[in-house]
Amino acid sequence: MSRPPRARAPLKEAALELFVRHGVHATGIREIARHAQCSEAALYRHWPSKEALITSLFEEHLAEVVALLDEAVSAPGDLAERIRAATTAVLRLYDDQPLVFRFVLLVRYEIAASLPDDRRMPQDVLEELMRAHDPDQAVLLAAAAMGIFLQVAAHVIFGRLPGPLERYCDQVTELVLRVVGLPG
Amino acid sequence: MSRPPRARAPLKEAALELFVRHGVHATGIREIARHAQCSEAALYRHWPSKEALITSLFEEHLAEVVALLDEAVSAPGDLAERIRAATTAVLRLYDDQPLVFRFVLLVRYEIAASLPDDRRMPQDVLEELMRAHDPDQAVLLAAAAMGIFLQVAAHVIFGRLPGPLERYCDQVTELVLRVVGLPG
Amino acid sequence: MSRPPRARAPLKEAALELFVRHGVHATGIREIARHAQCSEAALYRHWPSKEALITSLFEEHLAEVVALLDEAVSAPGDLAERIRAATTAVLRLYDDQPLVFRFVLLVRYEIAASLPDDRRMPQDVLEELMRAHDPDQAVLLAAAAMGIFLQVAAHVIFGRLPGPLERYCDQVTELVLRVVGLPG
Amino acid sequence: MSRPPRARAPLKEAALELFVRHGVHATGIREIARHAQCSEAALYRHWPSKEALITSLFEEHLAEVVALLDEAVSAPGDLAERIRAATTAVLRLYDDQPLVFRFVLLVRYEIAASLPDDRRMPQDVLEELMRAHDPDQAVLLAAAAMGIFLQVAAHVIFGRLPGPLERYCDQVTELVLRVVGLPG
DNA sequence: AATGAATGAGATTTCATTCAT
DNA sequence: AATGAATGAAATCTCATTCAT
Repeated sequence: MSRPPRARAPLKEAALELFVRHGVHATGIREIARHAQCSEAALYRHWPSKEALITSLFEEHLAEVVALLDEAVSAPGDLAERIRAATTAVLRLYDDQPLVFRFVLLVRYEIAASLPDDRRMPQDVLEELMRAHDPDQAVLLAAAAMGIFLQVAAHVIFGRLPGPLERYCDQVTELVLRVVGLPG
Repeated sequence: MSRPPRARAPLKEAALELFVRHGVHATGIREIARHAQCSEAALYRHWPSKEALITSLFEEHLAEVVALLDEAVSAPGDLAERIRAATTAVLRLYDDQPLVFRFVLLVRYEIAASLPDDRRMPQDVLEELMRAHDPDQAVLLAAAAMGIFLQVAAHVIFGRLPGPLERYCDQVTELVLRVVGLPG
Repeated sequence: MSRPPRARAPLKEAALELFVRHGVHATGIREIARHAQCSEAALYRHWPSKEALITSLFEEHLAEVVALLDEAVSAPGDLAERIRAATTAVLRLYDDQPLVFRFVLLVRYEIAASLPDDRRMPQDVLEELMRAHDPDQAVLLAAAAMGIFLQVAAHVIFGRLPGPLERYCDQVTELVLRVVGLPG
Repeated sequence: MSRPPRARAPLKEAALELFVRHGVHATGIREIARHAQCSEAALYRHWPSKEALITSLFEEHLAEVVALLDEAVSAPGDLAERIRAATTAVLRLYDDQPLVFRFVLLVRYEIAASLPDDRRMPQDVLEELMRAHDPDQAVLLAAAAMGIFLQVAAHVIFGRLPGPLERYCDQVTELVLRVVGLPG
């Protein structure tokens, strides 16, 4: 029998942190391996290339976000309550797992081209939510809601707004409700 | 009167296009020079480093956006009219110079850290606009407005929504007005 | 009585095929193991190193050729008949085991340096055969005969001449006989 | 203006020598650059890859050999004299430029696959020479002649026969003439 | 006995940048 | 002024091999 993998998890953690801290391209294999306390070659046993590591990290964490949103919007209640649940879920994600949130935020545009078209994205969840309310503008409303989430989060990340994000739950929820046309 | 340098403009155009197409880090000096039909060394006559080129491109176009917004929000009229003007200006900018817009979208997070803190940003214009209306929430409202702009633009760029962007002028304006609490 | 190792033969076959197809250096342990459907470490149970595997493959087949030639040249008959027998044996061997031949052709120069000086080579058999006939030129005649074999075989392998090799038995025998000065 | 290339010729010389001495695959870019007294990166200004360097060296030197043979076989005289001229040319090449000869000899099989099919090879020159004499067997006779050349040269290279190669001119010529059926 | 994990050394190649003409 | 040549450093990745289970 062979020994269990020992380097895989540390490599993922190190990569996530360094990618977020210094950027995907500014982070080298060497640095990741050093932080994970293993050899550079170990990485290539688990992922065929650096890009594959980035993509797999992204997909994994994106799936987390999608699952989180799916759960939130499928909670009982009317549209307003679901929007509140989605807002809360997203904002909490940043507070709980800031690395995951920032990673997804940072690399999404770079990754975009290499993702399959049918990949389920956070946008899709919001669009489905909005579609029941206003089918004609669902895409636009979902985009607006997502834009509000992300930009507020970006403000907190870059220090324009004080954290934690969760403190803006009520306010952001209210903004999204207004966008949708359901002011409190 | 020295004649203007010949290589500068082609280098900027080539850089912008390649940065947007392949990413900032994936684009090398060599490739930029080849597209601009000049030597690699020529680039160093005009900018001291690749990073300086990136930053200067970014700052230049940022200044353009800021100027555009400044002009829009200083137009006569009430808040709603100013918001409409700002929306129109931003969306038109993308349609007129999609490369510029995409470039700013792509590199803003990477660049952010290296910009001086007192740099006037598009956010600042929007915040000033909002401050007159609702001082307590100005930052948040400006963030929401900006988020809506950017996300809708991103949707068009990545094909989730059909272009051109300007066609969403009325809808986006309406969404921002709702966010601000001034529904049509 | 220990049962024979299971992985040895598949490893040899896989190595031979891949060495011939992609070259000795371009073929990695990993690829060999994958083709042989066993682990990389298994190879090291049977040979102490990759180089040992190459050498053993080479020596094994060299021994086969030598034995074949030895048998052929010790058959009853005069020189012409022995030359015919040797020719037939060599050409048939290559028809039967084209991979082996190509392998020998590819690596012989690289291997040459690492073989012991007293290693009995096909050349030696031919030289002994020739020595009885023309002691002064034995080495040269043997070289010429071997050169004819190898080059004709190479032509077949690389498609300059249609196969199978055996069809050239009479012609090649005649050529070698002429070289030796015993034209039919 | 730019400076003239300084590293190109030394790189070619170093590569040729090291490829012949240690083998193509056992010779690294680093070693080549060190022998040429320039940086490793300099190589990539002149050839896009190591393989391209190998191929270009091969093609260049192969063209030399072909030109040499072409000149030899186009000399005035009957077939026997042309064969003598070709033999002399080939054997002298080894004595004059042993590196070129050995390089072509060593890498030809590794290179074979990547060469265009219509590439003119030494074989072709000999075949044309033989075709006038015996059209039916031209390919076979040319192969035999080439095999004799190469194997005798290989014997000298590996010390089975004492050098220089030119001393075997008469003997080798005689052998080839016998093969062709024109014994002295 | 046999495996997948892990590794250190080294491979080739690319980078932004400087040099020499 | 402008170029192609050259470079040191670093990048990603592969290698044959050994380890631990």
